[in-house]
Amino acid sequence: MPMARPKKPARKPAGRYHHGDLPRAMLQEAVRTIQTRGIEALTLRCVGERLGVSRSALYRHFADKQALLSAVADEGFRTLRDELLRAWEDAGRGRPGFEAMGLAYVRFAVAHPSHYRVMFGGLVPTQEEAETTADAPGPSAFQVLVNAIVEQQAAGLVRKDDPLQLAQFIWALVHGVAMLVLDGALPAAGADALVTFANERLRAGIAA
Amino acid sequence: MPMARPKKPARKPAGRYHHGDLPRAMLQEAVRTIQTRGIEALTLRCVGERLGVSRSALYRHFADKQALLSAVADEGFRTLRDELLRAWEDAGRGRPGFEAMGLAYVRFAVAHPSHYRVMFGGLVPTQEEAETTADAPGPSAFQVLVNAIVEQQAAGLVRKDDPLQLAQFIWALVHGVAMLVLDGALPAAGADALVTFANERLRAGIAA
DNA sequence: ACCTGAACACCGTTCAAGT
DNA sequence: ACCTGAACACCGTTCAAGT
Repeated sequence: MPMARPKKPARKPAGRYHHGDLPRAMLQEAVRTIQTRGIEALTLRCVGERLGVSRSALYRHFADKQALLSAVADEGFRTLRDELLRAWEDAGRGRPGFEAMGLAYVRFAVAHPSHYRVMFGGLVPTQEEAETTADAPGPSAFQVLVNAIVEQQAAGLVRKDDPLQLAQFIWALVHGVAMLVLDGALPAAGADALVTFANERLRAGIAA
Repeated sequence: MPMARPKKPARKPAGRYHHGDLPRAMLQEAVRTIQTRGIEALTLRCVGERLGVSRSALYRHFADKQALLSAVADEGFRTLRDELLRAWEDAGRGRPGFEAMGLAYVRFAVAHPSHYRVMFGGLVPTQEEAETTADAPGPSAFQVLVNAIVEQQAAGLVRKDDPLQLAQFIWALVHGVAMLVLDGALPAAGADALVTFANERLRAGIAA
């Protein structure tokens, strides 16, 4: 029996223990589960099983289920910010850009209903530290809106109220539309029509 | 041993078994728990314990936890409708009445945050039967808003768009404001200020 | 008709112990 | 440093059995 091929490499058992990046894998699996089977279906046990890892192992990377949900919410806010920004710029900023932003917002919520609910469902405690978190994913997405407003004010397109209050007002509007659609309060097919209507009335309300 | 006083009444053991109205008691206890300790704290076991009844007994009156939550949501919609209607009438209808309605809506949400979340958090499947449910608590609250809009249109206060679409637009706005406050996106103290601002801009957007 | 007691399958979380 | 196995306390739900 010459040269028995060793079953395990001498130094490390196949690159760490099980995964190259377990935290990242956990986050992806959580998002996937939420998207395909809803929030109720997300259990740590199931995540561990799918990843071929003991469930206790997960606690090495996230303090608890809350922390994992927080990460899911953050990921959602980053994606949302990116899509808002792209819609705004692709439509050439200004008034058409702003309308595209509103539509993109609602479409994000409709495309990822459960993910959106994790972001706003009260499951994750928002605003832990009120300071120094201006670059956190949530505030960052909000900032895109504020910037668009300020720019339109400078261009004489929007009345010169406090940009922050204007942004809160508008965020509330699109958020409300998104939630009504998610709750089935109006047929999902009517969502775009409502956004169009809302864009008209909103413009009439905030024009300079 | 003459005339031994019977320990139990001959006919019925102290008025039914344990409660005069267990379903009602369950609903009240559920609302109370949600209001004081949050949604997470609501468990059927705990409800049964507080009511001095076995937990299996609860299933005689509500099919499952979902059904109890549905009842909680309905109760919330009825209360909300009543408060909207009262605000509208107490403020003398018309424009001041409408503004009072908006304020009352947001204040209801702020006063009962967890209850409000049960109504809109996606925990209870809305719009089961799309028909014949116009008198269900949810649609009924919505109808108060629609009526107020139609009345203002007739009085020449609001532009004559489709009242339903106008109502959806406005509901989305107040709902969004409420959610932002509940999520702590803006300080609860600033809620009234935002509502005032929103009322102004909204009026500018929908005036006839 | 209404309720109890015990059981089942499932959670999140912890902790000693392994490599 | 990272992971496992077994355990703990807690759920919702069911069901035979009691009155």
